[in-house]
Amino acid sequence: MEKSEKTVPKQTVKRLPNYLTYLLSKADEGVINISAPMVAKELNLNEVQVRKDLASVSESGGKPRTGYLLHTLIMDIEKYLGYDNVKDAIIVGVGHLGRALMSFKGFKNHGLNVIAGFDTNSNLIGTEFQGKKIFSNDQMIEFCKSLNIRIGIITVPDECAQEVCDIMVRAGILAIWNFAQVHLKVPDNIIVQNENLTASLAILSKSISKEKTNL
Amino acid sequence: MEKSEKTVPKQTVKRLPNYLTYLLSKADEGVINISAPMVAKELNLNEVQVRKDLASVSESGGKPRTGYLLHTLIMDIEKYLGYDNVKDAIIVGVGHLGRALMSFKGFKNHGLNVIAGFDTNSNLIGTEFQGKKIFSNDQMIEFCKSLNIRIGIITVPDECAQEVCDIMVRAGILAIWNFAQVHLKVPDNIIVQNENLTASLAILSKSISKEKTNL
DNA sequence: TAGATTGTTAATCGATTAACAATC
DNA sequence: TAGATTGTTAATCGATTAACAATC
Repeated sequence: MEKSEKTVPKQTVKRLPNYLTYLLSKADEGVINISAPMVAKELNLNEVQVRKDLASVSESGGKPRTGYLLHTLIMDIEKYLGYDNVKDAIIVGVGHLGRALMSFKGFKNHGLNVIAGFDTNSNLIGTEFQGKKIFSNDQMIEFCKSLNIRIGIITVPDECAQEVCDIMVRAGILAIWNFAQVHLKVPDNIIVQNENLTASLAILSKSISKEKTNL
Repeated sequence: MEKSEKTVPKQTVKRLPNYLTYLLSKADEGVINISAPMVAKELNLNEVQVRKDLASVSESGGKPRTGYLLHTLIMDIEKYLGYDNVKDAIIVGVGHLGRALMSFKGFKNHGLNVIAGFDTNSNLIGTEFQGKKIFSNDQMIEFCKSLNIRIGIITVPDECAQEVCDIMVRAGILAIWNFAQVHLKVPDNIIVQNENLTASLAILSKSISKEKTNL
């Protein structure tokens, strides 16, 4: 086990993209230096938390009084998150959600390049969307193996998710971003990141009923 | 302050929809009783965690040896999350993502009823999608006030998100589900739930580079 | 210098996991 | 009865926040 990198808490990793988005917008404005308290104030976060988060990924660190060099900090975060080295991905399920993700330009800045879509609908197979070809699910294994694709995004209906997942595993996919509301069963070496819309909805729903209670 | 309800941890609230989805699938299979260890095993969670989570929302509790009555447990979770009382919502931004959410049938089971879409694109205004009318953003305030809408979903491009948010606040919206990668500024009484696609992506990206490191 | 900001150590808080008695 | 499961109390773990010395 290497001690090459201090362990950064998962919660910190989750906040880093927020910082990045904010810092990029500041860079657009021509800002040169940025301090943790400034970021904290703008994003409504605790000052110490931001200070620690930034310190954990910044290689050169900040300077008392002036803070961080914005440009360097941005590069450090991008490097830490692996956004500097864009990875190819496929999307399986070219419905509304799949298309939404295929059209999302922002992914490139986050190290993700969606290169193709897959679907079972024969009306879609062979067509293009957003300049990306749409293939049949049957072609997935060959496609992924030949291009060495490691990331798969699942945007199919819940009923088909496990089946698609199994094909992805056979195709050599190592990381799956799952938008279906299904607990996928995968071998130990496969990473599944569940995108949990219903969890957010639960929090929202709960906080509204709480509001009502406090009348 | 009422002591009517024990406080349930936020993390528990987030897991409840997962339990619910799983339990509903079990109900379909005709299962009558379900135990915490069974759920834990199936969803790859810690047994004690599930036991505590279920205990925190179940009104009648479970029985040693047999576990919970599936049907009752489902109703307890739905009641706790407020899913028994469906709330109307609007979606602003009828692009791919907005349409994906407008077509998502699952929301009704989670207490959410999307009744209309709003957009600035004059080609869309006046049309229908999934049986839901699409209005101009200018009509939002009148619409929401007259129908007493309390929930707004933002699926517009990042640049427009704050502007849309401001309109929603003026329209009397109390809870905002925000899919834009922007930190929205809102009055204290407004609840914002950010749907953070880039946070998930960061975790995914990080875990892949970690894999690579361990070669 | 004075003061804002950094980095780091210590204290607090919340959530997870372990341990165990009670029970059907 | 024996044993699986419950509910609950205690121990552990991880993340947030507070405190503070170092520094530009």
